[in-house]
Amino acid sequence: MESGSVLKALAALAQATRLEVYRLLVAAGPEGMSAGQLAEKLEVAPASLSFHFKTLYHAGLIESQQKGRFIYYRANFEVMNGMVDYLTENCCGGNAELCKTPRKC
Amino acid sequence: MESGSVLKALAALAQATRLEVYRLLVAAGPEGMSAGQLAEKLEVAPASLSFHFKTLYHAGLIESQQKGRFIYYRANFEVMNGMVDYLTENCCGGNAELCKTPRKC
DNA sequence: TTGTTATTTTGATAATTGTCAAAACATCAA
DNA sequence: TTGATGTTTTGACAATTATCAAAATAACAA
Repeated sequence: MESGSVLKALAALAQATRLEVYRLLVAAGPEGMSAGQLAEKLEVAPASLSFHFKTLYHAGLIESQQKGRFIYYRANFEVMNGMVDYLTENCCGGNAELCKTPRKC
Repeated sequence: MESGSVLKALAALAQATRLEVYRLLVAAGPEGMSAGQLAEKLEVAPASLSFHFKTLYHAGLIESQQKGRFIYYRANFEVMNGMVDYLTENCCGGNAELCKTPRKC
């Protein structure tokens, strides 16, 4: 993953409302949640959420699918994983044995 | 880690200059680099870097140590790891077997 | 002390961002 | 078609941010 994409993903998540949206979608799983469900749960104006969806979408962090009148959003883990890889690259200056935080998704 | 700290860390890294600073410090290891070395390497005015150091520092992502007239900065991995944990929490909706990206450090 | 070097603070400016009401658009049902 | 519902776009406003020159602060050397 290149620096520009990582920056976009970080910027997208570096905002309270969007971070909550993303976490709700992560928790919701593959089914996702509709725009309206998210707006109600977060108590944010639909117009504001729409604005944030765009940011998350352009960063590749979420995907959308139309279902009748509803639009369902779901998280896409790939970009987040790429972002994490980028951040942890060279972690501990290459001395992996210094790192005590093994992680599995 | 709580949402407020995660947001601060994300916001701190969501900026080109600061992301580069952080990655240089990650690569530099425990010795770190002086403010001047970073300013030269990144071709950014010292005043601008100073501004960014503050942001990274208040997010807990870097630490500083005075050495004579120089100030050495180094990365602190704890906050980044906490941030990653927060983002990957509930990843795959609890179905860990869906995740193919084991990660270490 | 005086001068030099390394860094930070201040102050000003331009650009970006988050918010929501109102209007527009899209989908369905009758 | 008409009306109702779900979502997005538009437009306006306030707040935040990134930048750097100039001035201030801090540490050393002579």
